[in-house]
Amino acid sequence: MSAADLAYHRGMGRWEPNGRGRLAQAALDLYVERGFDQTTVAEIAERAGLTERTFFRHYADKREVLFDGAATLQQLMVDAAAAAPEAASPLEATAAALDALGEMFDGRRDFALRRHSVISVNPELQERELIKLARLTEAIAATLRERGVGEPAASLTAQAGIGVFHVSFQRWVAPGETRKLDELMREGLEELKAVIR
Amino acid sequence: MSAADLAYHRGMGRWEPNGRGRLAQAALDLYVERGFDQTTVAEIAERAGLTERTFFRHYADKREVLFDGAATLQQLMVDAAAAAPEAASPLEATAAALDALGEMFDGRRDFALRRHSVISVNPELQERELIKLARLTEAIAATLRERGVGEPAASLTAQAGIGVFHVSFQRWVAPGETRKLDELMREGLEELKAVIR
DNA sequence: ATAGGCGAGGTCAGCGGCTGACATCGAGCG
DNA sequence: CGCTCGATGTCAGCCGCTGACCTCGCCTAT
Repeated sequence: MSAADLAYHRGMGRWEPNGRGRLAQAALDLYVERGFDQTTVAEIAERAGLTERTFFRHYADKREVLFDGAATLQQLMVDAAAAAPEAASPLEATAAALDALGEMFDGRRDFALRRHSVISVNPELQERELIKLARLTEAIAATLRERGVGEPAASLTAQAGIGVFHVSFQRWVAPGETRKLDELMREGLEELKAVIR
Repeated sequence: MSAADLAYHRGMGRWEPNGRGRLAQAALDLYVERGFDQTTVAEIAERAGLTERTFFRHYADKREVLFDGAATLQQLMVDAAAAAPEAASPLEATAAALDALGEMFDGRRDFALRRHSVISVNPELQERELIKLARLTEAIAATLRERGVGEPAASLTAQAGIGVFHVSFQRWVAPGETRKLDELMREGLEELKAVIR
């Protein structure tokens, strides 16, 4: 057993707590160290002191371990959009969801950068990211519909909002960028308004 | 050998022409008949009168066979956007690309519906579709940049355009819908303008 | 206290997607 | 006629992922 492994399960027995968390940590570390393709699930499990089979009990596939937070994130945004004043326009309610998102990311910039460095060089992972974003878009559209917005207005507004997030996020993680995510998103939203006309 | 197989390689020797096309046809047919997950690559190859190894020489993976047209489509849209009058706004150039797309799809509605029926029930295939759409968005953004549009305006405009296409496409393939795709897209674009304000 | 439930984890076998290495076929060309 | 060359075939093997079944040890009810 390598020295690195010890940091993960020194003295851990079969029932050491938080196996799921250990798997997530081991996976991200290995993906960063050697790349996603060069990491096998057996290696992740070994570093976490578990077996390959157990990895698949916690995560549906090798990619999903990087997208665990998506559900929480979605709930955060949906709640924010739903909590917007009744008089708020669809776009304003969506902007409220973006604000909640920005707040969350700005506190976790290091993690976001690490994670992004893995995803940005792997098409399979980009695919997974895109479908999470699409499901998020659909959730926001559903929230807007509950607020009385019709179709296709609800879907188009949600897509515009997530589109602004996506473009802003790319700028936020670009080397040399110092502005905060919510500032970039606000700027992006204004730019979108200017260009759609 | 089944009767169905004969339709694909009746009398075909090793060098019968258009192996690639036969693989694509066999794949779509099988995906429609039994579903994507229930179809093995070996079965596709067998129906096309080839071997599994040959399938992977033509297509990078089992999903890619459904997305062969993406490059052509991208070229079509990029050309249309680049050919827009110099005086056209970014959004107008993007709308020209959408027009080209609409024309193409309206002539192939049966194929589009068949293909969509397979993709719509399979998350893996949706992931692939989304990344193709994202690459298409990036290509249009690049074209807009060549037309002198800055960032983030170029990316935001391209995303809005593809967003309109995506929403409109969903409506176009919905049961009971009778309008043409380009009509739906024009309507979507107006709706987007109304909601972004 | 102890039996048994039960949930987290382990073991084993196997399928199918995908790849590298190497052999073979057949068309066209000198 | 023999050669080259691109398309295909053959074979072996890794790894992602799954089903079926077993084991461990905590918790609770009696």
